[in-house]
Amino acid sequence: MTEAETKPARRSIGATRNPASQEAILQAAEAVLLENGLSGFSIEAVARRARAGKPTIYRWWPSQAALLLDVYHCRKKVDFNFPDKGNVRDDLRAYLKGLLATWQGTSGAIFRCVVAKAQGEPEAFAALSAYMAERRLQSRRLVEKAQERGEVRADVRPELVTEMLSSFAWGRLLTERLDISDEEVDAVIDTVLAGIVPRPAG
Amino acid sequence: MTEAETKPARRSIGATRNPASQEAILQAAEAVLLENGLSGFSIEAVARRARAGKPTIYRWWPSQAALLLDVYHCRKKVDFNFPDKGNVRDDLRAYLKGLLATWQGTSGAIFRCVVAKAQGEPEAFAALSAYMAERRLQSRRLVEKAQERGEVRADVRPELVTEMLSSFAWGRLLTERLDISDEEVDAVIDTVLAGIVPRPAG
Amino acid sequence: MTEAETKPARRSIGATRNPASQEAILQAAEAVLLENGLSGFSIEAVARRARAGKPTIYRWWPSQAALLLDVYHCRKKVDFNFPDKGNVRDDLRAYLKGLLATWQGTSGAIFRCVVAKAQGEPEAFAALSAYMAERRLQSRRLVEKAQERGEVRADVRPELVTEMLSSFAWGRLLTERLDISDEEVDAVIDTVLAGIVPRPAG
Amino acid sequence: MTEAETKPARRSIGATRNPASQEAILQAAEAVLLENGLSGFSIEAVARRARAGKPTIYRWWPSQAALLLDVYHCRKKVDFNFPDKGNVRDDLRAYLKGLLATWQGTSGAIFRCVVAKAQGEPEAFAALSAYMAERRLQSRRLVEKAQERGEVRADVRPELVTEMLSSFAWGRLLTERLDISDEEVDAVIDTVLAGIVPRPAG
DNA sequence: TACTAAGCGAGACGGTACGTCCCGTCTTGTC
DNA sequence: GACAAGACGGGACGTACCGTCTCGCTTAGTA
Repeated sequence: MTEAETKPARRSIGATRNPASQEAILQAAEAVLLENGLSGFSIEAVARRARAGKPTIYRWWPSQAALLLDVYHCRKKVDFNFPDKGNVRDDLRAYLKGLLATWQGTSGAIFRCVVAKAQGEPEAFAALSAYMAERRLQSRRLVEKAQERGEVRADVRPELVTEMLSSFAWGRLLTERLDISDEEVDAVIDTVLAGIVPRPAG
Repeated sequence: MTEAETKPARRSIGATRNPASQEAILQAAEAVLLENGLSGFSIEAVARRARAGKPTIYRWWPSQAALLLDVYHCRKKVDFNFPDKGNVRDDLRAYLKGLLATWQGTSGAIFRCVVAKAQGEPEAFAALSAYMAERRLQSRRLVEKAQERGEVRADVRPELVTEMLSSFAWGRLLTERLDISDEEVDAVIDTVLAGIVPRPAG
Repeated sequence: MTEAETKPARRSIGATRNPASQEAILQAAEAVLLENGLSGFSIEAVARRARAGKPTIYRWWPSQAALLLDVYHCRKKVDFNFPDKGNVRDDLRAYLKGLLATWQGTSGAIFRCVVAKAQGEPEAFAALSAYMAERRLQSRRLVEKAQERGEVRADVRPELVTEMLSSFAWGRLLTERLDISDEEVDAVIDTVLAGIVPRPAG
Repeated sequence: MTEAETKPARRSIGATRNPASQEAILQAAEAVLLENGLSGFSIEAVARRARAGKPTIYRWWPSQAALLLDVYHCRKKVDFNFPDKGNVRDDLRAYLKGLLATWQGTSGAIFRCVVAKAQGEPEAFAALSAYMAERRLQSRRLVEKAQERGEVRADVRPELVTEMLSSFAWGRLLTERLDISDEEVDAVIDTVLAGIVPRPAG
C-alpha cells in the first residue's frame, strides 16, 4: 500500500492482466476492510487506496463479495492443513483449535464479512456455499480415516461430526467469543467424541 | 400493508407516539425484508411502504439494525417456549427441532439479517449480543434441570451443551440448509448426549 | 461562488425547493462553463463548485442541456427588448446589433454551448427549438408593425426577414466572428431592407 | 461495414499505413455517427465497429474532431460545384438550394456534428475555421463574376452576400428546418438580390 | 378555551457509493 | 514499425440511499 500510494502509478502491461494491480487491489481491500469494517468497505474506497480505476476492479471481480472472498482465500491460503496426528482426538482437537486460532486474526474479520455478505446477496451466498462444500469434502476425510482405523463407528456420518465442530467455531466467530480456554475446547471435543466412538461391548 | 398503501395516510395524534404508525412501519419493514432481502432493505423503502416520513422512523429506531431487531423480536415473540418433557433427550431434541423449525419460516430470514448486520455495525452487534446472552441464560436451565435429575453429569458446563446445538442451527440457517431429516437431528442429539450422560461405573 | 465555497453549507429548508441552492448551482454552472469550456462542463464539476449534491441538480434539471439553457435564460433575462424606434431600418438595425452585442459577452459563450449540445441530444434540441420558436414569434412582430405602417410590403413573410438577420448573427457567433464593423451591419440591413420595402411605382 | 464486421480482421501490412484500415475506420465512423448520433459517437465505438485497435485510430487522427472532419471531407468531396449559369439570380439560387439539398442527406448530419464539436474543442474549431475560410474564398467568386458582368453593384462586399445565404442555411441545418419550399428560397434570394443589384437611375 | 409542544407526512438537502462507459496511454505478440 | 487486442488509471455518468433539516398539519395536554 505504502508503495502503491507513493509510487508513480502502475500502467497497463499490454492486453493482459497486470499482476501488480491485482496484488495492490487485494492488499488495499484487506486494509480497507480491517480499518473501516464491513460497513466502510466499498469498491470506491478500495480503488482509491489501491490507486486503481474502478473498472479495473470490476473487470476481474464481478462483485464486492467476490473480491471479499478472494481476499479471504489469498490470505488464508496456508492456514488450513488438515492434520493427521494418528488418532481422532488429536485430529479433531487440532481441527477445532486451528479454526478458532486462524479466525482470531485478520482472517476471522474477513470471513465474518463474507458470511454477512452472503446473507443478503445471492452471488455472495453462492460463492460461500461453493467454498463450504469444498471444505466439507476435505474435513470429512479426517473422520473417514478414523473410521478406517476403527476409532469411530461406521454408522457415524462423517460430515456431521466436523460440522458440529465448525458450527461451534462459526458461532463463536460471529458473536466475537473466539477467546476460549483449552478446557472448553476439550469439553467440546470430548462430548463429540463420546458420541462417535465404538460402543462398549456390554 | 395493503391498508397502509391505500389508506389516505395517518396523521399525528398529538404530542404522543402514534401506535398505528409504529405498527405500520414494523409491518412494512418485515414485508420489505422478506420481499427484497437484506440488500433491498432500506429505511427509504420501509418509509415508502409504510407511507411514513423518514424522520418518524429515525425518531423511534436509531438505526436500520435496531428496526431489524425489533421486527425480529415482535415476530418471534411467541415462538420459543423452552420445553420441559421430563427427560433430557426429549428436551434437547425439542430445543433443536424448535430452533430449526422456527427459522424455516419468516423468523429465520429476519434473524439471518440481524446476524449479518451485526458483523458490520457495532450497535447491531451489541443488540444481538444482549439478545444472545439472554437466550443462553434461558436455555442453560434446560441442562441444569437435567443435572438436578441426575441425567447429566455435574461437571458438564450447561451453556456449552446448548451452544453446541444452537451453533449447529446457526450454521444451517446461515448456509440455507435448514431442511434436515429427523435422523440427522437424532444423530446430533445422540452424539451430544453420549458425551454428557453419567459415565458407566466401569 | 466565493460565498458558497466558504459558507458553512446550505441545508434543506423543508419539503420545498431551496432557492439558495438553485442560485448557487446556476452560478457554479456559469462559472464552470466559462472557465473550462463546454468540454469541461459536467454535472459533477458544477456540483463540486456549488457544494451541492448531484441528486439536487438532477432533481431540478433533467439534463446537462436543461441546466445549460436555464443558465442562458437567467443570464440574458433583461437583454432582449425588441425595440420600437418608429421605423423599420432603425428597428432592424437595433435588433441585429443587439444580438451581436449580447453574444459578445458571457451570453454568447453559453448560447454557443446550447446550440452545440442541441446537435447531439434530442432533449437539448427540443429545449432549443422551443426557445427559438418563441423568439420567432416575438421578433416577427417587429416586421408586422412595419407592414402596418406601410414601410414593408404586405407579401413579405415577417419571419423570413428576422430569420435572415438572426441566422447571420448565429453564423458569426459559431465561427467567432462577432466583432463586426457598423458598416458591415449597415450593409446587411440595407440589403435586406431593399428587398422588402414597397416597390417603386414604375 | 458489413465486411468489416464479418471479415476475419486485417493485420499489419508491414511498416506502412494500411489503407484498408483507414477506409474501414472512416466508414465505421460515418456509420456510428449516423446511427447513434453525436452523443453516441466515440472512438471506442468506431474501433469496435471497424475491428480496429484504438491506437490505430489515434495514430492517424489526433482527436475525435479530426476524424469527424475527415469523414465530412471525404463524403462531400464531390458535392459542391459552384455553378455558373450566366446570371446572378440563378447562380445564387443554385448555391443556396445546393447547400440545403446537400445537408438534407448524410452530409448534413455530419456537418452539424462538426459545428457542434467546434464549439467546445479548439482544435475542432481551428479545423472548421480553416474549412470555412476556404469556402468563403470559393463562393465570393460567384459574386465577383456577377460584378464583372455588371449585374451586381461594385460597392457590394462579395463575402457578405454569400455569407447571408450560407448563414441562412446553417440556421436551418442546426434547427432541423431544412425542408423549405421553393417559394421561400426565392423570397430569400429576391430579398438579397434587391439589395445588391444596380440602383435605378432615378 | 386558547396555547403550546410534540408527532406526523412529506420531501429537499449535502453526501457517498453504486456499476457502466469512455477517455487517451501503454504493452504484447503477429505480420 | 504498423496492426488487433485489450488492460490500465482516471473521470463522468445518472440512480439509490444515507441521515438531517424544515415545512405545514393535527391533536393532547396544560394554563
